[in-house]
Amino acid sequence: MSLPHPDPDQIFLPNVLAALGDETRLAIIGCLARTEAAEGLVCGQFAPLTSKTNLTYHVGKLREAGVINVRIEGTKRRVSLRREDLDNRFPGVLDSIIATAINLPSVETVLLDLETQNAAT
Amino acid sequence: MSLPHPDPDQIFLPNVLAALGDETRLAIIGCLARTEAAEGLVCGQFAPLTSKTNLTYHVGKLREAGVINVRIEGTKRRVSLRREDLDNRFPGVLDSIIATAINLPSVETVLLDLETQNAAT
DNA sequence: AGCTTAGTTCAATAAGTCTTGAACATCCGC
DNA sequence: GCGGATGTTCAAGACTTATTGAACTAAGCT
Repeated sequence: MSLPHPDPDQIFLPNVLAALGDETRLAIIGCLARTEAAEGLVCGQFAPLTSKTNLTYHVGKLREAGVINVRIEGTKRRVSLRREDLDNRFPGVLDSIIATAINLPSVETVLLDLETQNAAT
Repeated sequence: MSLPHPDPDQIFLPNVLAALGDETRLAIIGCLARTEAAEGLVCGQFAPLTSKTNLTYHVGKLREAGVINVRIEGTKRRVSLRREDLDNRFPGVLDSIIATAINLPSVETVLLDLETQNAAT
């Protein structure tokens, strides 16, 4: 039981760029980039961005393009950036995009939500 | 008589990435990146990539996203990369993408065609 | 076992993308 | 001014994308 991910050599630039050429998905990777002290995030944490159904869709797109890794953890899905794979294949691309993505307003919203949850714990 | 281009501060990352998330358009910017000794190329030179009509479409997309500049020269349209504008706004993004784009097979085809034309001159 | 939490699947819909051919406009050289 | 070269516009078609709600599965708690 694990989700299909492209091998590193099956990650193609047009697909990666198309996957990142969307506000919602750019926000997702912005969030991931700003929290990668811990091992990624769980889909639910992106809730402020859009509906649950739609998140499944966008996370699927990113996974199929090879931008993120999704690991099943019980009922949850732990999402992390495929930094190494991407940087090997397209050096600098992800990093330079992240530099902008981490400053998106929607990313702030998600991160504020995370802090609120942490405070409540 | 000149075509509409977005101001530098109206160039947005999702639009740029969406514009570059396509084989044909990635090939176009690959060609531009490999010939920017002279001042850009003319639409007709991209002919090996696809039909004339379709080129108008793709060049329009790149222009509207702020990736290229299109200057009218008589009946021709001279196309060039907006390197400076893009690099100011999203440092490293264009360069890192170009590094891959210049090696696309379709770019080779276009460049071989250019040499043949030059030889015939 | 029953309830809750987390996410998926499905079908539908609205909107956008890519591609094409036919007809058109515009400039340039002769 | 005519003819060729360069590109545009338009309408149509096939396809893809983004979004949604309802119904579902699967794991974890108590």
